[in-house]
Amino acid sequence: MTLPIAHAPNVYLVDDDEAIRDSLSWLFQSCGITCQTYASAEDFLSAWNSERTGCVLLDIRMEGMSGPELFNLLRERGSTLPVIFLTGHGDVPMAVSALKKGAFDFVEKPCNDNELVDRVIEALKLDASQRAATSSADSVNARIAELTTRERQVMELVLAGKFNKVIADELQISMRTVEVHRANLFDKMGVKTAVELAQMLTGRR
Amino acid sequence: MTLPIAHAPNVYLVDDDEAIRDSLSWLFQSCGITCQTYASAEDFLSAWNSERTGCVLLDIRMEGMSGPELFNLLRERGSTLPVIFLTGHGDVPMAVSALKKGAFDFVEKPCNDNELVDRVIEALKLDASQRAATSSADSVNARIAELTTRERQVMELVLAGKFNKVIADELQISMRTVEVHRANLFDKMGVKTAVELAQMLTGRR
DNA sequence: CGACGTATTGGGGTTATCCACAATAGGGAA
DNA sequence: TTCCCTATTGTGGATAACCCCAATACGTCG
Repeated sequence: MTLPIAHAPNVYLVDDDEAIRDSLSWLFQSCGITCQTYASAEDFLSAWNSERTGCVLLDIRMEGMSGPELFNLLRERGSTLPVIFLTGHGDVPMAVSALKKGAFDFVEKPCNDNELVDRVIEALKLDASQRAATSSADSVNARIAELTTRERQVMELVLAGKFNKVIADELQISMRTVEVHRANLFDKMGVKTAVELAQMLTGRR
Repeated sequence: MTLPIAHAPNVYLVDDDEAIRDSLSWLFQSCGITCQTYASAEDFLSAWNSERTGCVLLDIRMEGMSGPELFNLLRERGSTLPVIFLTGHGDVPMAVSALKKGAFDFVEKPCNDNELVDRVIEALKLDASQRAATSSADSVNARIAELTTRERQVMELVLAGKFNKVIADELQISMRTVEVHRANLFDKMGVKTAVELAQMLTGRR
């Protein structure tokens, strides 16, 4: 078992069958994909934290916590890590339920090595793009968090397309004060115009 | 078979088994859901047009065109109609493939009536919300289409947060002309401020 | 040819925005 | 208590945006 590489894309293989762990682990390593293996859902959970990037290959039926249970737990904890289910004895409702809950794929063992690697690569790509999206969203949220209450209030009204005069009126403060808050929040948000602010915030919120 | 109701949400049931058509048709009608039945994919296709709202219940294995083939064809033709696959002899790869291609659900026959109705209701809701989203996007696109070339050019630069002076410079026209185009395009787009325009267009384009 | 739409520009005035300089006041941390 | 952050307001000027009135030029469609 390879040592985890921090912040590097990895495949986390969770399966209680040692033969599977060994053979798939070898498969991924031989493709240049770092792979960590876990013999149980509990083992994976104790090693997991939200910083881990990559994707999960998850057996359905295991001693202790099952694959779907682990999957649900990860989603409850806010993880968006792509999960590919692996199963030797899956049925249609199980597959449908997994995919509808957001699993990335559902593969029956034994499976074609090349296809599995392809699916893993797709999953790694998805994780990378999701993380890029979240991190840009996070930086925006961090900036919003730095605003004072007044600045946030002014921002809302600016985004509503209102004039400083109207904003001053609604907040019961002078126009000059609105101008100051406006300038400060533009500064903190890293924009120079209201249009940039709108583009930065439209969609979220 | 009930006559199609134009622009009303309907269930389109495509199955070559008359007994299924009759029983499910009765089920939906009794729940107040309009249902049209088709004995083949070809029958459905000849009746289908992109105006039809609702969802499709689609058998997998049929004489002639199969369910998945019809599904692919609909997607190719730009339909986003939610499709629920119905099958008596489905396997896991088939279910996985269907869902990953965007099927709404994949249900094995015989199925629980209440669950099926629930799934259909969810699908109808999805269709309605998708249509609402598309129609608002369409109206925006229609407005953009009404703009003259110059107006579109000016709009781009306004959305880039540039001053009229800079826009005039880049387009090699006078500031006054930019102001005119700007006012006209705001008018055509139905907005009063650049912020509203940005919110209307951010995300698309 | 004349009407219409589009693109262009100018004058001149009002309103809004942006900013620099300057100041008062209350709450919390050192 | 002093320092810092936040909120507040004022004066005054530079810049940008918004609008009314008015006009020229080009191409298309009856």
